[in-house]
Amino acid sequence: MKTDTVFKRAFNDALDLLSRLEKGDRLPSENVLSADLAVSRTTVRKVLASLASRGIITGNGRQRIVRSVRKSIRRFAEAETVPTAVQVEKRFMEWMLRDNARPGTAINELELARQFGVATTGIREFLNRFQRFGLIEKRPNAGWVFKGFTTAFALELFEIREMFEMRSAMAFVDLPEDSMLWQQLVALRSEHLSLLGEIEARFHDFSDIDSRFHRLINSAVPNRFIDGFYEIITLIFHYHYQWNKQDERQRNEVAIREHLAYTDALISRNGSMTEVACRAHLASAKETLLRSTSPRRTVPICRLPSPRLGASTRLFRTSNGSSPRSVSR
Amino acid sequence: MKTDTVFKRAFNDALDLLSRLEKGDRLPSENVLSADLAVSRTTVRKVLASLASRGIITGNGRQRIVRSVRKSIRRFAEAETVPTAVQVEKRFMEWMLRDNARPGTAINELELARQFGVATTGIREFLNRFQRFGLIEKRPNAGWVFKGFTTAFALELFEIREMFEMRSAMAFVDLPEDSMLWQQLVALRSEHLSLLGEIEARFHDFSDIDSRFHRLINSAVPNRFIDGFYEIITLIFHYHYQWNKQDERQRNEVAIREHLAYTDALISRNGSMTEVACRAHLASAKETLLRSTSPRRTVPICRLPSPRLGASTRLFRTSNGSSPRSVSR
DNA sequence: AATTTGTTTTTTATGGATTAAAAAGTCCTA
DNA sequence: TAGGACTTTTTAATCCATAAAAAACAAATT
Repeated sequence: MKTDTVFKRAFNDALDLLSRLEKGDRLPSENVLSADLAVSRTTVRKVLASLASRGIITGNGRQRIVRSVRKSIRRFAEAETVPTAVQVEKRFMEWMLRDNARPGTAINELELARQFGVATTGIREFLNRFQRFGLIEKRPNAGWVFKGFTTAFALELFEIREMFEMRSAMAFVDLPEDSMLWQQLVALRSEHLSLLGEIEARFHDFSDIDSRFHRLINSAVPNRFIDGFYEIITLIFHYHYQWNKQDERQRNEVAIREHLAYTDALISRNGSMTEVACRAHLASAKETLLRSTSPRRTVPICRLPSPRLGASTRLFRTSNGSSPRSVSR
Repeated sequence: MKTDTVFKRAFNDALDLLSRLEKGDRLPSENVLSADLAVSRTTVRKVLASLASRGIITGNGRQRIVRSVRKSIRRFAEAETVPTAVQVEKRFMEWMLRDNARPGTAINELELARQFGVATTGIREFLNRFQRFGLIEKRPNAGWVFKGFTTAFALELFEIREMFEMRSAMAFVDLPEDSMLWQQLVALRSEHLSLLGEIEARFHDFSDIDSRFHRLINSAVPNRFIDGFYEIITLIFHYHYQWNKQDERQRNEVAIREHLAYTDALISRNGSMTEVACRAHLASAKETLLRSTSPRRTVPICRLPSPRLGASTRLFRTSNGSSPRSVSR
């Protein structure tokens, strides 16, 4: 059955919203609430009904008013507001990065489903989406294999990243003077500075600013495939930062300074300086990632020879792209 | 319930295999058959049982022999040997490319399922995998939208393609003399020549040789992300070639000649010549694709404001990457 | 001992049902 | 009479069941 995480999150958000009103205030209309909570009116009504039944609001129709504000209201637990799909992502990334799963490990849908407490459908859906990240591989009729968070993975990732980032940085430098992006870059620059000022306390805020910074650069000339690739980067780094605590403060501080140098080069419209700063930053990011990848070689799993593919089955191609065994026809 | 397309294809293949034996010959062992047919022994046994029940083979255990070879045996229809997932791909590509679906069209899972005669699960699985091709977009809790096979799509596709192909071509030129790839290139070159010789009759064989050619170039320095991108190219071109019959023979002939020039430049180890030939080929491929894209603007669908995303929900990000509305917390 | 066949256990593919959320349609009141 | 509230319809998220396929295990044969 569909979970009601949307409702629960909306309910919690509604409590936050109410806490800014006074007792006796009229509630905003359902449409306004729908926009504010970013859910459909149907869900708003469910939230309102729920609030009413708990005595937090009274009246109905246009006459809904806040009855109690300060009453200690039980919110839904954070965990209940997370959709299954997001939970699966999180648990899987944990399994992979934190538990350091071995390259070559077979991924069992049913087992993961039990382990994560969700139906197999949820696992399948995740794996299908996650496939493009290049870390797992499907063998038709025979499950999935974890290819490993390996050195090779990191190197391949950074080869592309460098191509994309360099292309975008060069385009950024050539942006017209009146482009909005320059302002955004300046704004982001000060965010970097303030983060640097409180680096001791806030160093784990870097992951987010990092992602926004690189996305900004890439938005100089939007390209859906580059955006897609950045989703991979962002995901990997998000979780990687989260579990690789070694030297975290220091690493992040270095990265912030690199961002600043890179930013300044961009702002000075200096192509070659930008190139240098960009490469320097990417090189150190690569270093960091490489330090936590596993060079271990995969334990090959004995399976069927690569099955033959129909002419139109590109989506199901096995990664090696080997042509099917000749079986006549 | 799982379909038995694997069995049916294996059965048909087994018939081909048997046709090469004489009446009275002993059958190969189950293990050998399993390898030849590229299915598990379980399926081999099912095929053998089926062959036996039709009187095509007799005996059992190690004593299985061919009983009749020439008897006109009913094969399973080609359609029955295609797994659901592949059918869905095909039907969807048809809908999109051949029927010229409008940008902005909402994609309804249930409707597609009915239309394609499959369960919704199959549609969902396809859409999730297909998402990375940049042609559809998911709106959580509110279905999918077709973004359109537009000019913008083709331009973005080719921007990346050019970067990747150029990188690979340059690496190819620098390949050591004793690399196997040189031989493969030469072999592929003669395939091109023979195709050119019979161009009138075989011009639709180009799609396949095209894909193999570019994959070969890219294999100079393998990179899983480039491979993944080439799956997109291959899929798009596969279906595009299939339905865009305009000038097909001529277009393909031109492309073959471009491939040959490109190949010769590579073989001569001449970097700058390679670059010219490569760019020329890509430019004309781009031209071709652009001619069949739709410049029409999308009909926007009114939906909820972009829903708020949890911190860890990169996989579910909406394409614009816009930050969630501020709703406090 | 290495293969081959026979048997049992796991696991995937796929249809189908159920329920929450969203969307659409209808009615009402300021 | 238009914006808001109430109701109905549609659609997506999720679980579950089952046949097919794969894998693992066991026994038998060369």
